[in-house]
Amino acid sequence: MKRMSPGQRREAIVEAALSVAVSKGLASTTVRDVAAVMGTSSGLIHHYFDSMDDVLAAAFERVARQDLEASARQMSSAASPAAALRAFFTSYTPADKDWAFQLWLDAWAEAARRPAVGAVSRALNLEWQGLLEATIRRGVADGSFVCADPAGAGWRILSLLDGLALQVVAHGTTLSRGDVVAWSVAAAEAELGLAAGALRA
Amino acid sequence: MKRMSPGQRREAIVEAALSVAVSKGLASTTVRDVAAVMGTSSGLIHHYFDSMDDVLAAAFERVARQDLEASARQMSSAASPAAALRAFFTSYTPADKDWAFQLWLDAWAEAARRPAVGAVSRALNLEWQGLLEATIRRGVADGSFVCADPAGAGWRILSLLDGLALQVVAHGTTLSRGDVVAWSVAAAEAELGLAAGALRA
DNA sequence: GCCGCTGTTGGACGCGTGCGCAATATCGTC
DNA sequence: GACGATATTGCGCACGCGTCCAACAGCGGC
Repeated sequence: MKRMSPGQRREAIVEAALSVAVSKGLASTTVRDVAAVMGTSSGLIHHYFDSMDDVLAAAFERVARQDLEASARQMSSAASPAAALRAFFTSYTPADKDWAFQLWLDAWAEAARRPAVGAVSRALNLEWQGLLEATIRRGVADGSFVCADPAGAGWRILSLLDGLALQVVAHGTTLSRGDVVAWSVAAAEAELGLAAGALRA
Repeated sequence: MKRMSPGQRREAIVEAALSVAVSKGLASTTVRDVAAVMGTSSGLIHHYFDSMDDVLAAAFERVARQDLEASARQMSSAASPAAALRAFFTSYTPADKDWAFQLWLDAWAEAARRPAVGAVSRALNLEWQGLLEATIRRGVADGSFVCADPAGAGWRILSLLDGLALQVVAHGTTLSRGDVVAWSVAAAEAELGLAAGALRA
């Protein structure tokens, strides 16, 4: 295949790995699959990455970080902490993004056995919680929220959302998509001393 | 190896598969691994199971159903709905059972790609929710709980617990084990109109 | 004590796996 | 237009995979 600059090629590998991971799952994405998508040899991948673990970690980080940053951007341009939270819920649960959440399921399961994937997954979860915590602190500071434990509240809101979304993505229709958002929003309102409906989109 | 009755052998296969799954993960448990643990040939496994998917599903169901039934038993022998919930929280989060929860992570991730595993995981999650819902309904009926939506409350309590436990098991120390239980208990108290501390063990 | 049933063997089959390395092709530079 | 650097190839290595099946062995019933 065409010769590329190291930067471009690395990017191409990550992108190809991602497309395979989305359709076959993180765990069963192979060097040969990735090479086939790029139309190159498999040896090339090892020229840029030490191991498959690193490739998978980079691929997962790419989607996950993109989503995180998209949410962070929308939240930071919101007029108030409450508006930022509304933006958070909207951007965290798009119906057409189940494949991205399935990648999270894969990453959580693999975290124990693939060090690089585990490190990325852990770091990104911490950043999501940090995003919520910072927003809550801002709301407490300007008097719009009442919350004694912003850090814990961040974890609770994020984890409830993850736990509910997990049911939708892994098991299909045990829960409705609408319930997931509505229940998480309601939990957030309760956490922050807001009136019911205050965070509804 | 010694000849066994079909029932015994099936049981032995499931048990062996489980021991492998615990140490290597559900997804990378292989026919040969299982046979090696039993000290038999690998062909034997296909004499009893149509596919590896079925073996893994049976192995996962074994632990998961055992835990479910242990909890159900303790909850049903509790003196009151509140005591039943206390029993639930105690039995759901034993510190020495991370390996069982890791199996849940594996199952959720594999659910999309291994039909038999997916079916078991879905069914068992529904049963856990059902257990909580039934307990809540009992509490509402005898006046000890106030809850307008027992089914939803069951899902929310279960999912918060799963989402928080996930962080502990997949990522090590992002959260403390104590927080997971304490926060879930507090959420349940709020759901059911109880005073803070009413469900604490 | 023999026989038939069936639990069990052990390996063949066709693939797929991550990884590594010598050889080659293609680039930017002079 | 030649040269050196390096991106890329193509394949080998040593395994591991699920599945299948003809042959064997040990048990219960006669």
